[in-house]
Parts: sequence; C-alpha cells; structure tokens
Amino acid sequence: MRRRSKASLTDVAHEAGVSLATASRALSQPELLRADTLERVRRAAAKIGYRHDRVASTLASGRSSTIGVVIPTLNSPIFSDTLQEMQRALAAADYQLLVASHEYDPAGEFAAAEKLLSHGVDGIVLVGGSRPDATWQLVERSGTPVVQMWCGHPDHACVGVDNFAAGRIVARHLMSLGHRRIGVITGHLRHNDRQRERFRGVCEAMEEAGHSLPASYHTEQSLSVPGGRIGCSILLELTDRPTALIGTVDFIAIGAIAECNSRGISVPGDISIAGIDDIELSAHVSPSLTTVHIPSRKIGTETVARMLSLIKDERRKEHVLLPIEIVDRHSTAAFNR
Amino acid sequence: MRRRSKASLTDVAHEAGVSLATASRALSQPELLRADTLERVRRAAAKIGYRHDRVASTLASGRSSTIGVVIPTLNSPIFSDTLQEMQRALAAADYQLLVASHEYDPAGEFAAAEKLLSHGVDGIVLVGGSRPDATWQLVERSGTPVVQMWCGHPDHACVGVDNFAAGRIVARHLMSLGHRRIGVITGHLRHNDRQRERFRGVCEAMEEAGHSLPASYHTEQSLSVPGGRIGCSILLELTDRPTALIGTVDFIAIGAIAECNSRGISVPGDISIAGIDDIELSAHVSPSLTTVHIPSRKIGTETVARMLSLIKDERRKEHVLLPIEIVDRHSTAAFNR
DNA sequence: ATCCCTTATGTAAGCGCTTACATATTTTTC
DNA sequence: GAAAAATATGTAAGCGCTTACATAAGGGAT
Repeated sequence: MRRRSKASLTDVAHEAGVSLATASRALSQPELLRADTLERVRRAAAKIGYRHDRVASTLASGRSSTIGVVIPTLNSPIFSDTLQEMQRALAAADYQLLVASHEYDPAGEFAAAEKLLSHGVDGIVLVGGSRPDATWQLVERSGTPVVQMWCGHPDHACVGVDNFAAGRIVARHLMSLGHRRIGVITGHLRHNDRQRERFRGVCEAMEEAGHSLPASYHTEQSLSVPGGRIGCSILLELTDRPTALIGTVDFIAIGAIAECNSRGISVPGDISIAGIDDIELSAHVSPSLTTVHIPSRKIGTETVARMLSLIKDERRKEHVLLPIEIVDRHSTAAFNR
Repeated sequence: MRRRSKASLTDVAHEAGVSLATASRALSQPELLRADTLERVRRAAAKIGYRHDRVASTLASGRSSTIGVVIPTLNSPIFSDTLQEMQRALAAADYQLLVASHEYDPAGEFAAAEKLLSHGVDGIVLVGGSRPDATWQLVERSGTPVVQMWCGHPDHACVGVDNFAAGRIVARHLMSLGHRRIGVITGHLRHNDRQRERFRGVCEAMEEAGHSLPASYHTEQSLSVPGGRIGCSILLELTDRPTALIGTVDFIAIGAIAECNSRGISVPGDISIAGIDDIELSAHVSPSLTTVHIPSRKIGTETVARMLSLIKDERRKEHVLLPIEIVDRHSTAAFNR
C-alpha cells in the first residue's frame, strides 16, 4: 500500500465541514448543491491542493471517461490524422484517449483490445471489420460499445467510407482517360479488409468495362513509399508495360512516382499514376497526385460522435458512409495511341 | 452502481476453493503458489471467464501500468514514429499508452497532463523542456516520474538530441558548399524550444563564420508542407535572393522544394534546400532532401527505457543525447559565383 | 401553525482488487 | 523426531471515490 501523500476527497470534505458525499457532488453534480456550500467545498479543495482521482472514481462509478482505440499503426498519416481529430473531440467531451497498435497482426489486435478493456474503457474503436471470432467475442462479452472505422462488420456500428467504391472510382477515372493496361499496387491483402475492398473495386470496375486485370499486373507491397517504389519497379518490367498505375494508398502511389522520376520515366507523359487517400502531401509532390479523397479527419470526429451517443444510450448500430470523390491533379493524363 | 455482470476474482477464488488473496497472487505473483494450486486457480478463472480488472488493481496497488504521453500533435511523422515505437516498447513491458495532444498550446498541455495524472499514470512523458511553472509544479507534486523527449529542462530526465547542434550542422554544411546568403524557414518559435534551438544553432554557425543572418532572411511558418511553400515564396521575393534555404523541419523543406519545382526554379541548380529530421519521405522526394538525421524512433524506445528504469527505482535524472548526422542527398549543391 | 412537497445534505455500503500480517503447512537441520 | 526455518495460504483492512437511501431543512398552501 502506498503512503497516502495526496489530499483525498475526505480531506476536502473535512476541511469544508461537509460530508464526503457532498464533496463528491461538488465535483460531479454541482447543480445539486447550494451555491454557498459549493463555494465552500471548492475553496477547501483549492486550499489543500486536492486532485481528483479518476481511478477511484472509475471503480466506484463504472465509468472511466476513457475510450480505447486499436489501430494497425500509429505512424501512418491516415491514421494519425484520424487520431488527432479523435483526441481533439474526446478531450472536448472530457474523455481520454487510450491507444494501442498492433501492426496488422490479429493476435496483437486481440491482446490490445483485451488490455484496453481491462483498463475499463467506456468504448472501444476498431479499424475495419474482419477479425477472428475470439476478438469479437471478447468485446461483445465485455458489453463495451464498439465503433468500427473505415469499414466494418454489419453487426456493429461503423463510420467509414465505401472502399470498394474508392477502388472503382479510381479505376474508372483512368479508363475514362483511355487507359486499358492498368497496373495495381496494393498493400498486403491478408489482414486488411480496406485494401481488399479497394482492390476488389478496381477489379470489378475493369471487368465491367470489359478489361481484365491479369494477375501479373497486381503486386502486394508494404504500405509505404519504398513499397510503392518496389511495386512500381516490378510492374515496369512487364512485357506489356501498363500505361497507368494505381496505388491503393497514396504513399504507394507517391513511391511509384518517385521511382518513375528517378528512372527518367515521365509522369504522366509516359505513365499515369493515381492513388487513394488524398493525404496532405499528395497535393505537393510533383507531379501532384490524382487520388480519391478519403475524409480521414472527419472519420475521426464522426467516430467519436457515434461513440459518445452509443455510450449515452443509443442502441442503433448505425453504419455511416462518408462521401468520397476523385481529386484530379497532374499525375494522370489521357492515353491515346 | 453498475450491475456486476462480470466474474470477479472472488468468484474465481470460490470456484477454485481458495481465498481471494491466493487467487490474486495467482495472477500477479504465480511463483508464490504451489504448482497445483496455481493450476486450480487458472482452471477456475478460465472456466468462469474471468477478466482481470486493472482499474481495481490500480486503485489497490497504486500502480496502473499506464504511461501518459503529452505531445504537441499526433499527426506529424516525427511524433508518430516516436509514438509507434513507444507503443511497441510499452506493450512489451505490459504497459498501456495514454496519449494526449495539445497542438502547441501551453494551457492545453497543462490540462492534458492533469488529466493523465488523474488517471493515475505511472509515468508521464513530455516533449521539450519549456513550459509554465504551473505545469512543472503539477507533475512534481504528483510525484510521478517524468521523462522529456527531444530536448528538456535540466531538472528532469530527458532523451533527445542536440537541436542546437542540428541547426549548426545544416548551416555549416551549406556554408561549406559556398553558400553565404541562406534563408531560414522555421516553425513558430514561441512555444517550441526545439525550433528555437535549431534556429539558434543556424544563427550561431553563421555568425561564427562571419556571415550574419538578416531578420528578413528568416520567416516563421506552420510546421507543414504548405508552411514551407509559403515561407519559400516569401524568401524568393527578397532582392538579394538566398542561394540556399534551410527548413528547420523536413516538411517545411519539402514544401520549399515543391514551391521551387512548381515555379520552375531548379533545386539544387538555382537554389539549395536542406532540412532537419530525415523523415522517411525525404529520401523519396525529388530532388531527395539533404537533411540532418534525427533518430525519432530511437527517441521513442530510449524514452520508454529511461521511464521504466525511473519507475523501477532509479533516481538519476539522466540526460541522454542521441547522435545526429547530416544526410547529404540531392537537394543541395555547391554555390560558385 | 400544520401538513406536504421540494431541495440539500448526510450515512454507509460497496466497486474489485492488493497486501501486511497472521496462521498453517512443509521442509530442513541436528 | 522435535525444533527451527522456509514456504504456502488465509484474514481482513483498505485504495478514494460514487450513490442508494435516509434524514434534515426550507417553502408554500391551507
């Protein structure tokens, strides 16, 4: 047991000459107290340097004022934009953000969720909807409200975008420019339903238009600039070299541009390149990147909004799909030959 | 009071036919139990689906297994790289990361720290060393171990780099290439001692070499690509246009490159540009960016290491300075005229 | 002034766990 | 084989707060 160095609410109550209960109410439900009593308690608290202990408060009330977020990785501009907005929105509602990341490992995600739940989070946010049953059971049994981000399982609330549509939009855009041989660089599809959906969207758009996507025109790489460079190199080796490249995240597309630039291949003169995400940087690379805008910040704020209302009372497991749109910049051009 | 839906340790103890204390020890100090007792408790826990409640555990023990991190912003590649590593290192030590950001607002930092402390974090990590007395007092009175990152106040432990040296190194590098008129784009200096130090390093290096830095050759911008573009535009307007530009963070330098590119000003032909940070992207922009490598990931792991040993027992308020070095790439060239 | 209804404050029972201390059990020692 | 030492388990007192319920105090209406 640690020495009780800090002032406790009991001390405040004593100092103010009120009961512990009244002191507690001064903090959580000040409207219940008479103005002068409230003032007296506040004075006493200030005088002895009282600091609220949310741990005890959590244990007693069952509410922690914390929200747990489990994300694949913290150092991706997409997720960190979203996180930043979540942090802001949560702080405004006097909630604290607990973060755990798992680097695309399902077991890591389970462990992260379990830890967060054991810390008594009032709600838990997950990315995507595909995960082992064990993980779903864990959160369901805990009775903690869940909101999924980006895309999700229909049984639970979700705030995201139509990733399938995003893939379709970018493929159609390229096809409308006359491209027929389109190479696709995606992230690893295995544990990533966002990537799977985007890729599926690209494929379907091409099939609808009567063009197929040969397996050799698709490569899976890490979700990074170097990943894009490698993917680009591979696709440039093809005998029937693609006239356009899709990176299913902007980082990959930017890597592809970098690779072409350093090989002296003109973008979009020799090859068009498009991405999905619209991270801030995409407007500033040269040539600037044509991409599909995903409102990552808004996903953050909306997720928090849904979460707070879920916590409040609402039972609706609503699925919110935020609008997306193509942002036509300078990395794509018409293909005519 | 919430309905007690979950199985508690008492239930486990009952199921296993041992006392509550024994059940508790099975979790935290299994080596104290006889193998068969331990096994019995574990079986019982698994059978009734027991989940450890860290909130109660924290209250009873005074240890929360959480570390709070207060950072300016989550969506900067620098901080998010650091955070990602911290998360990884903390998870390995069975600690949970609590994050709060304040967007360079001292009052926000105070509030964030207070919230984190009220959640009973076992340690708190801050960025930089300059902040109002009130904030320092808050953490000191709490008795919670503190580690500063990037740079810090001498009274407390710190894991960082010599930002002053970073500024000097990049300025000297440019001067060694023959540049005399060097423009500097920094972030806002007011609440950011990292930026102040870097800028001071640049100034001092130039003075040492007998070249002064006129006030008009320095502009403060937001720490972003657009900030760099704006800063670059301003400095390009000068009558005696600089032959080289320093962005005190890579994002700014990259913005400056983008601006030059879009104006048809050749980098490094017409103007050299260098940054500080060495974010992943810097190697991939064109031309690739000459910059000072700051080991942001290592700052994360080392910070966690220091923190864990501070928590363990160590009283030393050690200052760790990680090595930095210039990374010479293609955005800088000799100036001869 | 009496009764009833608000409104303000007090009393005390936990929340689920850890741990100092006491007690029981086993192992070692001579 | 008994005493001493070491090990294993139990007992119970909190950790600092919230909140259901009880009580007291203030305010009309009659």
